[in-house]
Amino acid sequence: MGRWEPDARERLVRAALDLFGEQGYENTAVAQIAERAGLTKSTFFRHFRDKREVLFGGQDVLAELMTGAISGAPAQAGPLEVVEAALVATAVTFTDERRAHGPQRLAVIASNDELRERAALKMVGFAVAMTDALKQRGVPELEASVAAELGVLAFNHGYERWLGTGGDFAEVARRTLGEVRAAVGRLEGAE
Amino acid sequence: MGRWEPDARERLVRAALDLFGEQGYENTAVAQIAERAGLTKSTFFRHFRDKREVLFGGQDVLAELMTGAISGAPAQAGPLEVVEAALVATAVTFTDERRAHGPQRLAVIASNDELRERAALKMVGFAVAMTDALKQRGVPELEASVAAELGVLAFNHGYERWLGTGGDFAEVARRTLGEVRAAVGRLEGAE
DNA sequence: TACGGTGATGAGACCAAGTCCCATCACTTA
DNA sequence: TAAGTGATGGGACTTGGTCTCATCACCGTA
Repeated sequence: MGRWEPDARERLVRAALDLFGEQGYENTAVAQIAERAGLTKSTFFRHFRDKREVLFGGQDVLAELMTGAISGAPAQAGPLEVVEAALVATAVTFTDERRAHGPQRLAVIASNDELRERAALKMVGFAVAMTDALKQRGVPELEASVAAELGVLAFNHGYERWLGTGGDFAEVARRTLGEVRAAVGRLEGAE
Repeated sequence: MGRWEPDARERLVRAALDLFGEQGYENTAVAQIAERAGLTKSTFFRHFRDKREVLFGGQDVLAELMTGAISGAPAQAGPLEVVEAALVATAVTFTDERRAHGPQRLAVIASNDELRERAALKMVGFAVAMTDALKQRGVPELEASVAAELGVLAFNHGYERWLGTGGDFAEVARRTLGEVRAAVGRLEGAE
């Protein structure tokens, strides 16, 4: 077995997630992950840039969905409406299967510095992508940064909420962004 | 030479910065940095957790200054006023010497993924620290997150501006945060 | 049926990051 | 002068990650 079995990438992800759960991230060698998936270290690094990335596959797709939605939004829409559209656009990737191993994935990430680091970089990537797409629409630099940052905040809170409650991510994201905006209003109104 | 010369840590930082500038981060081995500083690899790792950290020394101090300022702020101050105090409190670390090699440091970080990753983690660290300190004051979760995130944004923009213009960082930070708040107002007012 | 092409994999050498352990040295204090 | 302390040197070792080349399954075509 092994060679030419289909879905090598998925097998690697599952093996990694299992092993990280059983022994912890640091105590699991890439060779071991590959072995459990019926593959070798070489093949692992053909599918993932590094050991961390096995937990973050497909996040580039998210950034593309976001920027696509921002570029395609109606011209008269305000920055935060556009950001909302960006979050909603990512909903197609939030499948039941993804929700199933979401908590395990989050737990592993939280347990390790390298992984929190990678997660932070991904979020910065989202923020930069949205900022650029907003600037492309003519939104001034600072407004674009702020709107994008608020969007990432809502995305993160929304993701955690979605893991707990399930349902349609688009709905959850919309509601969460609304609450963030309300918080912003309370902040500026208070002084 | 080497052994028992003072300021081993500072020598390592300077050697690293120079070598990264000359040959790039990836092409510079830790052993080489240590050698130029008149030390060995072992000693390098005694002073820095890893190769990246040589560029981020002292950022823990910043987080402590921020949380200290937030805890010590007057009880009636609003969240964003408190955040302003946090940024102002970090000004003591922004010396001329730090400004001197700031651009070189930023250029190196921008050139490499690992380093951008570490920088992102540091910023998340600031945000978490400020969020927690705000919650400690009774600020609700979401308001705290938003205020902290805006503070980090202002900190970053302010830092870049300070590298360009010089002067007192406290002043720059105050002004930058003011502009961020104005941008927030324009965002929410527009729709 | 045979053949060559293609793409994914295996295998192993290799380098550098990071850990560990122990010896060594300079300096301090009794 | 001797013991103690803290920073350093040195080297073995594991693992992440790169690179190169051989190998195998499948596909199309003659």
